[in-house]
Amino acid sequence: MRHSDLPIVRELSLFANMASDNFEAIMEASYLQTFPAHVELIREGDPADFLYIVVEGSVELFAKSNGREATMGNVRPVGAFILAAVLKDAVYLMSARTSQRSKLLMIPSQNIRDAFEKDDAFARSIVTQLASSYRGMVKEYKDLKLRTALERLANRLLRYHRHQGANGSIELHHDKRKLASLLGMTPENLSRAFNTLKPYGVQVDGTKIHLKDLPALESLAKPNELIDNHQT
Amino acid sequence: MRHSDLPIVRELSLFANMASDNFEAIMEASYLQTFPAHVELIREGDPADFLYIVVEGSVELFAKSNGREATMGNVRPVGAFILAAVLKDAVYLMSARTSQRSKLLMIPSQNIRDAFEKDDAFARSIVTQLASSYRGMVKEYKDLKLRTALERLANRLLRYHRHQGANGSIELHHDKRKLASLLGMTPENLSRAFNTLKPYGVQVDGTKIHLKDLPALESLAKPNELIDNHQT
DNA sequence: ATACCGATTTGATCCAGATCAATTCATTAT
DNA sequence: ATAATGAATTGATCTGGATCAAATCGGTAT
Repeated sequence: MRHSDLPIVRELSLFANMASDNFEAIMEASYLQTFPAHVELIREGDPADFLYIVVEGSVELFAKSNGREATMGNVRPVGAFILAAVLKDAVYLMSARTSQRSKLLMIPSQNIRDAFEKDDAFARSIVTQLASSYRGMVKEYKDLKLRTALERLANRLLRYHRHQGANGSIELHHDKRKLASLLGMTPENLSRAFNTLKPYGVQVDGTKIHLKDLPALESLAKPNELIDNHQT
Repeated sequence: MRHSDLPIVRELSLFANMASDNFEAIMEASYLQTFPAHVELIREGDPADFLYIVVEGSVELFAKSNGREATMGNVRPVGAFILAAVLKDAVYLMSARTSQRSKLLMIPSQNIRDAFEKDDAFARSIVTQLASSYRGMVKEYKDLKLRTALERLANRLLRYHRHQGANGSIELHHDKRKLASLLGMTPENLSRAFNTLKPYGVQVDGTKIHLKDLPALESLAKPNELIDNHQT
């Protein structure tokens, strides 16, 4: 892969503590590719051949069962996805597709597993990453199980707001159809939920959202540190 | 702790590859305690002081938000819980209570983190354990997001059936109230769902359940390897 | 055996959110 | 600019599952 892209990957906490020669070896074996929007990258059930790192763009994780489909999450730079499947040498539990033109680093999973055996620092970094992913998934599960659709939307908006500088406006990184699926509701219902939030100072303008009355929105959302704080 | 209980803990995949002296040191610092039923062991939001191992009995994991409460899972011998919180030195995301009289091994989390730093084999075992836990949580999330309550019940029954020898009868290890919460439904609805499953050969007798027509139940449940198989 | 207490079931009703249908809006291609 | 296509919204209706209320069951303590 191109040398110019190494630093941004190297700074990923996953690789930060890896021995240099192991890191070089892994990068040597990897592919840096740019994909157009809406390309299916992996399909659930397939064996985990690569670990993916999103260097630029945005990737949607989703899953199907019976006829239904649900968005499971969203990966933005610089983030890895399907690490657990790679480590367990198992099949993917989720599918992935680009939601915009994206630059991805594909690392053959065998190389990851080799480095995991060889490099103690890497093995430990993986633990941290996995523990965070696990706790993130627990939070999503609690969100879905303990809240109504309206509460989920309100809290999601507050979360985006925090992550985007808390300056009163939010930019949605995906279309509303996908936001609805992410929140576990239909697009129609999301639209109505936005209307319900109007009296709480939520102004929607396409993919840009303004929060004019945070206290009101928060009193409705009742955010919970143990669900909404995805740092800890 | 008592020496006689060591082997069963030692055989846990988490500790199987740990260096002997590290294992001894950890066990030295740990407490083996028996708790009565319905005792709250940990509370979400509290700092993770101990890693818990269920040696005998059964522990329920649950979470609250606003006024609502949901069962998150169930830990039976020999299994560990809240490993991720311990490793990250963070607060618990879930509470835990005994659902019956239970013998638990409590390992101070600092000892776990020390061993993690010191013992490479242990660090790697933790990765495997965490990856499995993560994938288990993904499966629960898919189950909840992609299925109706009736489908969740049907598939849960089939899963228990498989785990209990697939001989046509199931023993529920918890009361129906808890099963309902685990499945994300109310007790009333669970009762009605069992009625709906009668034509599919599901006979309920208290905490014992008989499956008389597996093909019928399966055709309703449409089990999915990527949701219901919690081995892989 | 009897009284008691919680778990479970059953019945009636309600409501959040889904579905179906139609319209409007926004973006892209011509 | 105009047509075409898909996203988003709005309206009408339906339904899975929740809630509220009451009855029944089962195990425990007296």
